[in-house]
Amino acid sequence: MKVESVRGMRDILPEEAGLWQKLENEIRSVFSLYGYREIRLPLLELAELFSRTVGEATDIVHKEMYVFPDKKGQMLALRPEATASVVRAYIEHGLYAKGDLAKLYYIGPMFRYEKPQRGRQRQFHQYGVEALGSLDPALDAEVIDLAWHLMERVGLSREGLFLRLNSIGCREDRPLYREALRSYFSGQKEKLCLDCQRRLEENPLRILDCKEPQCQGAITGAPKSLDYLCEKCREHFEELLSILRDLGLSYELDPRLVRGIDYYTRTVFELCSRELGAQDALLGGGRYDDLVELLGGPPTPGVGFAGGMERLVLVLSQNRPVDAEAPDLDVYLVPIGEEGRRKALEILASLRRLGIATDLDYMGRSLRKVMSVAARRARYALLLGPDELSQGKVNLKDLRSGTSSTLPLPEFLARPRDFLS
RNA sequence: GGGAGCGUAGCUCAGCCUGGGAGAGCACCGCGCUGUGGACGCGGGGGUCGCGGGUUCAAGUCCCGUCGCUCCUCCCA
Repeated sequence: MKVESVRGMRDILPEEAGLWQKLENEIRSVFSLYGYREIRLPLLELAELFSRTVGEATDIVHKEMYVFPDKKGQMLALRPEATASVVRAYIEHGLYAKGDLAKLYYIGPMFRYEKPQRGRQRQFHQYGVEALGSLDPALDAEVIDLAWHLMERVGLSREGLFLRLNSIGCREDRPLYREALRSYFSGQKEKLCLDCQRRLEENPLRILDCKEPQCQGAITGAPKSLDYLCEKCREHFEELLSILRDLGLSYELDPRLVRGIDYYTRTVFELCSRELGAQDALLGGGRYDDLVELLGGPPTPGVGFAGGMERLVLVLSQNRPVDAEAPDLDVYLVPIGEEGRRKALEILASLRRLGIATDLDYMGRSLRKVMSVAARRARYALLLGPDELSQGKVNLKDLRSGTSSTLPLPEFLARPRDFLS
């Protein structure tokens, strides 16, 4: 057996995990700030859940989804995204019956079988929100405001970000627009790449975000979805834009933004970084007003977004180099001699019970070595030598300033915080 | 899915072109200093040279294959 991880799977080691924990905490706290509550979902679902919602013809389902039979032959999938699961849970547990807007968030691993590269693994991590139950454009605006706020909160500047925005209309508009695209692109079929010639039949919307140079000419003059919106959808979008302006959130209308998932309706958006290359989207989302009904629930509109943790970590560590690791311990015990060590084990257990992060050397290192480890790991060293111990005292050394003081052990153990800053 | 580059010590990498000693820096351990860290000096441990095959008297070095990572493209988070 080869001792190595599976392709596309990655270990996040303690040094990096610190940043992940910080980010996850920020994300959770901003989500709560907006009234979203966590939902924890299974990583495994029926494969059909995704093929029906995300779309059979999408890249995600068609070539990137991990699908396999379980022992009974049932087709299961490792989730490639979480919105479908959220909606499944929403219907399964009758959350709509509460008659209120359901504001939910999640954070966790997703799986897509892709060619791995930096910032894109086969197991990756997404955080996201979903608000189910309202068609109010103010809710679209809230979700977008949340996205901006979150990015700023984790340390990205407004100037380094931009919002791509579009509306692709409702299920009444879509066939009209689709036909418009189909007839437009049919006229110049020979100019399109092979993929796009196929897309022309399957889903002409997808031609719009094709990056092939040869397709660009044709795409530039393509009909825009905004010109095919019904009255209601147009009003919805106008209202959203107006609220965004009131909130001072800038946007760039991008008629080519269609996104890679079939369930979207009306509003679609991506919040992107100016500092990333081709993979510049930090998070993306939009409305999915037909999704609940599609899965057998009552007609219920929804809006949300999902962002990638890996990409966020990438941008953040790109900006500022990983700051020198601060000592994670309050106290490092430095016993001297056998007697000191016995005593150290007792003190260790006591301090930990008092909530003081404490550790000691288990490697049999020399005193100087233990001191150097102490300096790296902790703010204070507590030296336990026979001389002091015989008088019931210990020596506390501040490893930052280098000053030390001798103090009675019972007094220190009674209120250790009085001696630690 | 298509194209390119790179895999040598825990880490960063040199060595490969022009085949013959497996190396440097950092990290780690010990000693100078057996009761006190960050400096310095001296010494030490650690490598299936990604893996498999081929060429050769001889392969880290040349050839083929394979796996992995990285970059571009694609896709998207």
